[in-house]
Amino acid sequence: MSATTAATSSSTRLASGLRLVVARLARRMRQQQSIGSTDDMTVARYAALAAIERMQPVTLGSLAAAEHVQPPSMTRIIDRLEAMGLATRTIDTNDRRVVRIGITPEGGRVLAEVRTTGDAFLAKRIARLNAEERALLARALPLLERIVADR
Amino acid sequence: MSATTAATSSSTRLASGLRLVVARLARRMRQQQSIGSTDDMTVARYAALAAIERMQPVTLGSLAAAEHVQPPSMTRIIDRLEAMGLATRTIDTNDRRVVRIGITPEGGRVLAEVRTTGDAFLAKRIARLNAEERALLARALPLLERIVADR
DNA sequence: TATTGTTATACTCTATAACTATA
DNA sequence: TATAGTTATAGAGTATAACAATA
Repeated sequence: MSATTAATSSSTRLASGLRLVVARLARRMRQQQSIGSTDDMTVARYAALAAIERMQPVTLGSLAAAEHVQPPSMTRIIDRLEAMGLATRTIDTNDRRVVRIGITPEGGRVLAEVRTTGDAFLAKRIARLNAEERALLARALPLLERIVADR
Repeated sequence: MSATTAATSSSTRLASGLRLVVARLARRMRQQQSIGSTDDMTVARYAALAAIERMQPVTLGSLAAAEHVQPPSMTRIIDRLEAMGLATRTIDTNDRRVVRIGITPEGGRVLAEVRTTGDAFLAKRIARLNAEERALLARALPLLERIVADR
């Protein structure tokens, strides 16, 4: 078996297992509903808010592209984050079609709180692993990030 | 810092990273829509079909419990799998309230095909990792399964 | 005309509540 | 009465299509 064939075979097996576990994890996370202490903070909104903090001041379009959702979907997410007082819309002075999205101090506070408080479900389950297993998971996380990354 | 505190701190950091990457992975997987060559084979249906193969002949109720969805949701999933010719409903002869779910030969074939063909998105991305990284991912997968497991 | 974002609308997935059939 | 599953209905999330405002 060539190296390429072996890589393909182990990749498909891994993909199969990963798909199942990710689907279940995502479903469980969604069922936890509001993450952190803030009500209405869903996974999608948390992910968008984290992206805003990282990319601000960012246009709605590039935020949608970064999060792989369509612009109308991001409009909805921002509507809610804005209503919650966590994000801001500002019309670009150079090009008045463009909306710049920013994070409010409250948004930053909520983000930090969610990060430290963590998701009860995930953090509790992870805490049950031993130190070695957590270290392994910490090393695997960047790999997952590369798998989901663009390009 | 006590061992417990260290475990908690690393767990919350890990949970935070894991949540973001799982949310993105799940969204990308959902966008791929039909996995494998079969149309309408969504992630939820694939997960249910895999569970049926593992547990058959299984009642609708225990299947719902195993997949952490409510019975009405599982009813819908089975409706579709049955219409696709991949799963069967059989009324239990001992207790006519109970429905036993089974997998058809076609269902088994589709499952095997999805497993070997794999999800184009995931398998292709995983194939880009080197052998060492794939080995690491393979070791991390059971940890994720334990995190999402019951109890 | 082309581009950015929003509004209108629809679909999928899942939930809760009410119901039917059976025990 | 209690239980297994289904039907009715609703809500969240996201998509496509059509539109408005601006370049």
